[in-house]
Amino acid sequence: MRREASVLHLDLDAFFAAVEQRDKPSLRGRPVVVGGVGGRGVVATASYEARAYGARSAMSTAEARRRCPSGTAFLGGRFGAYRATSDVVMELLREVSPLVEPVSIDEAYVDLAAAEGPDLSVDGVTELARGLKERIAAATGGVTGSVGIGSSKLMAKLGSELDKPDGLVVVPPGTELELLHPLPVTRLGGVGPATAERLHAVGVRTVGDLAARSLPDLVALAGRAHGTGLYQLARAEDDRAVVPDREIKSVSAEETFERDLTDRAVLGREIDAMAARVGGRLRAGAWSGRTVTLKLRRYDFTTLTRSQTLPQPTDDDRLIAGIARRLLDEAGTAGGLRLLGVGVSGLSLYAQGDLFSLGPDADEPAGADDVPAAAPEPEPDLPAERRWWPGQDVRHDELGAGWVWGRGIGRVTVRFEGPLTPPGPVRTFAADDPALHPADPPDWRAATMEP
DNA sequence: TCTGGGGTCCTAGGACCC
DNA sequence: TCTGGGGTCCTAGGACCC
Repeated sequence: MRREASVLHLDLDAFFAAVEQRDKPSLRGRPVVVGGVGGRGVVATASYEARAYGARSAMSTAEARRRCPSGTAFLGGRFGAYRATSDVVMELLREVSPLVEPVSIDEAYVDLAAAEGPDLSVDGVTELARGLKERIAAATGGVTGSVGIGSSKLMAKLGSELDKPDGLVVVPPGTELELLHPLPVTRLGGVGPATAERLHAVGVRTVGDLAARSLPDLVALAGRAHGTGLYQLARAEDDRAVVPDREIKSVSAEETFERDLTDRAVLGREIDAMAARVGGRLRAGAWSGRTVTLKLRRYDFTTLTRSQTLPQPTDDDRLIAGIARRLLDEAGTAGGLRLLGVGVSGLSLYAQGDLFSLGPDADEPAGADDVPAAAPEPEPDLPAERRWWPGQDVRHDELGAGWVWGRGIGRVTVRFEGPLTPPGPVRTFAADDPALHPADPPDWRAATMEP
């Protein structure tokens, strides 16, 4: 814990849904749910309008559909659009201080003490946060964020949760325990369902209750590392640093199937596709890894992993896939599999094949080793209506830019509007209409910013 | 038609080594 | 012919986070 309120936490409000409402004017002020739209999908983000009906993150989409009124938009995610907006926000944070730690696409810590000549008084950081929030909303086309500032990551994060959405809470140094002790223990990071259950069983419900327990008690209850962590957090003792550029430790891809799968040939092709995604991301970051892990979830939701460690790191799609296929053969597919995943860990920089390369300028003749390990994924041969998914950006040769509102058998319904237009008209097309194409996300920035 | 996808960290047991 | 002990690597599983 520091003596000044110099850690800032930013949490963008209902982020995915907010980006959708920005880009789709007809959805502003209405319930929007973003997440998996298939039979086994779950909610990633619900807009505040949808939360009023009980939709929540991590709820099955089927449950959210039962709770929300007709007219609620259920959209698959447009991660490119979210990433572009997130990048703009993270850049604004770096203008405040060079020490920015992104926690996820919609969350970050900022170490204000690393800024040049910061006024770290309560009034000073309040002013700073006000300006930051204004710049974020202006640069993102109206996406808002909640900010907390305090003497540690713990207090900053609790602060950002206190006044959502569009909140701003500074926890004055010296008042930490007043805020902390009445809160339920579940508000502490690291206290999930399992730990909460064990704490409740011994009568610990609030952080104050937790602070009354001895260190050996908590270690017995939650293990060495976790118990020690809880003991300290309950006292507002938190000296975790704000760390930019965390090293990545593993890369993985997984997929839950619409129906449980048993067929080895089909599962083998799924493994190949996931291994290609993992290998591609490894090569994009110039990483390679020694441990290949296969994850599988059976029909009854039991989940297990099988792994093998290689003598040398690899980024080769076919090698990764070959190991994963063998691990699957050993694990078996009895009863059907609901999910498969392929991952690589034990990462190091530079693939084996790069050891003798002198870098991008090296004058090296193309050899067999330079041939990509696997062909790019072929265009999936989907029925026409399956090419479209709700929320997707599209363009029509005559009618211009729009997005997919819904799809039916052989039909797709598109609303023609964009972030800078009024709510637009709806048209329905044949799913294989040649005038209709998938498109990039629209630009939300004002036209005056264009050259 | 309950229960995604991408991660991190911790624990524990067995192998192996000195 | 009681039993060592510590460190590291590998594997598997679990809890948790967004």
